[in-house]
Amino acid sequence: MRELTDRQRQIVDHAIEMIGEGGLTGLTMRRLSERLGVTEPALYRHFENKTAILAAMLTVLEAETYERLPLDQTASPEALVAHFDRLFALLTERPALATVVFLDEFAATDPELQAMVSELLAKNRERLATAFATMQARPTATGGGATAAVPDPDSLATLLLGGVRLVVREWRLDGCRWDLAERGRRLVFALTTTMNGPTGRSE
Amino acid sequence: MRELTDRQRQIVDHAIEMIGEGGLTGLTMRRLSERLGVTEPALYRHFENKTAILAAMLTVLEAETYERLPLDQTASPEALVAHFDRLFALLTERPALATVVFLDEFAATDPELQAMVSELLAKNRERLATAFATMQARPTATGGGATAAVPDPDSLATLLLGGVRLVVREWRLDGCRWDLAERGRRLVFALTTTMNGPTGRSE
Amino acid sequence: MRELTDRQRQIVDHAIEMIGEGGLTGLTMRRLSERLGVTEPALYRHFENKTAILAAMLTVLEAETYERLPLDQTASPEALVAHFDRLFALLTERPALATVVFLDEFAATDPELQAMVSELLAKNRERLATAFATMQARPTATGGGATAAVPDPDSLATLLLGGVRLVVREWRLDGCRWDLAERGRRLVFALTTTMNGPTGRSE
Amino acid sequence: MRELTDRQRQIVDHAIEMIGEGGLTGLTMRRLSERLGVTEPALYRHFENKTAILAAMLTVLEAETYERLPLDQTASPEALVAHFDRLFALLTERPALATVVFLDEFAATDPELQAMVSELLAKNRERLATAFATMQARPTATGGGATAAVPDPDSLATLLLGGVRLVVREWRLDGCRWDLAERGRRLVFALTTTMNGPTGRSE
DNA sequence: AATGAATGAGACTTCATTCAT
DNA sequence: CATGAATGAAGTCTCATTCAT
Repeated sequence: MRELTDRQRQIVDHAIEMIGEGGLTGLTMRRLSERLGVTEPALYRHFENKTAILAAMLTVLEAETYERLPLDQTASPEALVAHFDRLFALLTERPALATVVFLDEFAATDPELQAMVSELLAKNRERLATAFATMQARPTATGGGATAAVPDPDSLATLLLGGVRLVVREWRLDGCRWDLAERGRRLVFALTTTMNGPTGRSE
Repeated sequence: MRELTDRQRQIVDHAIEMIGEGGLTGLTMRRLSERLGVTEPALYRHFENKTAILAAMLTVLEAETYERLPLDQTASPEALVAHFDRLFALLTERPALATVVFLDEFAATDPELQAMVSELLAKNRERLATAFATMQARPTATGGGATAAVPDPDSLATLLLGGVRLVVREWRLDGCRWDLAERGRRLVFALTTTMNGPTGRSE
Repeated sequence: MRELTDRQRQIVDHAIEMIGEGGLTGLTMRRLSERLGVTEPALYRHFENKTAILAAMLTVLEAETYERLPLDQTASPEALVAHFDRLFALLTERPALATVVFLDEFAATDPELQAMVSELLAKNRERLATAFATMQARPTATGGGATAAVPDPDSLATLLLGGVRLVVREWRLDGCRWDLAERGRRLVFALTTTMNGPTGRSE
Repeated sequence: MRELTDRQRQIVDHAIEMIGEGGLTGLTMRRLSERLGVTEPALYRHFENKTAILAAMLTVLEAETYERLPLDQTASPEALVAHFDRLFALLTERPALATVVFLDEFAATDPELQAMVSELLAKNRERLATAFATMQARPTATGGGATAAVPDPDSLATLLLGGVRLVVREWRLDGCRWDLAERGRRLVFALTTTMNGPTGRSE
């Protein structure tokens, strides 16, 4: 099931939207079919399972969302900020996509998806960790020789990813009423700032 | 429903355990009653609702867990580390309590709980934020006068809390097979280190 | 689930009746509940599964039907005839019980029942085989010394049991319109007659 | 629908195989079409109904199986044994054909097939009965004049057919793990032996 | 304080079949 | 000759909840 048919794509899109609105619980085959204007059995022409739909959804979300948010070579604090700026803008524009931030909620429900989700989560964290490692390897402008207590990139990635997740979650809990982009930017800023040292920057 | 009766407390305890094992989906009135060795209607003698049980659970979790994890007076990096050390030890010993870290997942299911959960989440973050603010206010040894680009305490709290959540989540997804305490400590360390570390280095 | 409650017994009785009328396909939880004047979920208070109902049914059918049809010590041709006379009478009176003769049809549908059914079938055949063995061991009145080509009791049991099954089946296929007792008696007679030898008897 | 087209024949063949594997329940239009590498509607080009497929199947099975198993001229015990030897060999080689032995199980599901099945079953029994009658009519070597208690051929046929069915059924329930030919031969032997055996002995 | 029995709503899924193309 | 898309009916089962006792 590498390539989705048009109809499959349609189904997945609606599924994303519905989960965005009512959580995983809000996505039932009945409601999904109603939203598509067909009966339930029709869905089973296109996907074997509800699980298959969710799996396709994960794939799509990863491809669409995270591949539209490249995070590569540069690996500068500014690149990080820009990266998450794009993410926050995307979520603000299409809040249902916030689902992607909480992929892991699926795990509890469907063990078949657990592996997929774990892998996705790990992949994202590793991408970030790699970026941090690159940034640490490169000599900073203020570059002191003492590299003593350098924080491990993995932890930094976890902090940032976790922080972003939490902010997005609170934003959704509050009904998306406040400015995610602004709050998010402050968050990313906080981490990158501390990394380079507040005093190091302030001079 | 300020004070819980013994039976109510029993019910809530089992509910916590069950959610710890199978997520919110794993908690059904049927299974809960079976676990208690009674029939379902018996539960309705003690709680009006399933929602009421969850609400009581939130209260208990907050009181019990966070009162056992004080975070106040000192507000030093060491105090922070100690605080989270205690948390990780507690979770390792009784993994079901990890639920407390994901309280917010309830929100999607039951809108009645949404307010409670939002409040709890905010409260936790504020406690942390206050600690960070205190730490920043206190003149450091190296004490630079330039406080220009100091990261806001709220963001720091979000980063830390979010990072902790993410670590715990991965730990659970991996079946609690690795050493949460060690990994968690590195995480907390990463944040507190960066906060002070570069300052020391930049001279 | 050794002892059935009254309600369970009621359910099983109706289930037997329904299978008698429409075959295993004719037994659905919906129709069963309707016949009992309740809704479907009510059934699940009393049995965990549809399979559990069928399993209980097998137990009941074996207990009720075959223990009401003892086949023991005597083991004479006359006892055999009498035994099956009772069986045919029972089936004529309550045709739904004919189900018991075709227990094995369950096997294809539900693998969980396969063991039960195989065991039951084997048990019945062995009871018959034992009876035949006893009859062969006992010296016949005409008693020739030559025991050369004596047929094995197991095969005799299989022939009789199989023959009875087939007769009952045809009877049901024909809408129970002809006299099962008469036709059945001729069948049993045919086997017991041949066993002692047509000429041996005719003298 | 006297003559089947190639495609129809293909469909029927696969249907036989599928019923052989999973019983009548195992034969669905969906799975049948998948097996043939086409979609479901394609089947409806060739057969009006699922029932039509089953009907065609019955015809084919009768023609194919029973014309490969002639039972006529001689009508001696030896001919009987040979006949069933061929049957058991055929079933061992192609177990799916065992279906033919249980054609009657279809009746419950589809009333339209009931007549066909009844007829087939009766036909088989009559062929056997005729053989038995012929055998009885022919003067035996020992030829006693007393034909008084001679078992009726119809019952003998029912016993043999029923016994064979039962043996085959148990063989399938046991996963075709034991030697059907050997066990079957003993069965047929048991009936023919008793028929003539005691006669020889009684002198 | 608890039980036995039941319910309405709704979950996912399968089946034989049809229709336009 | 075949497909893609869909359907109505029905299947088993689960859930939170209620009511009389």
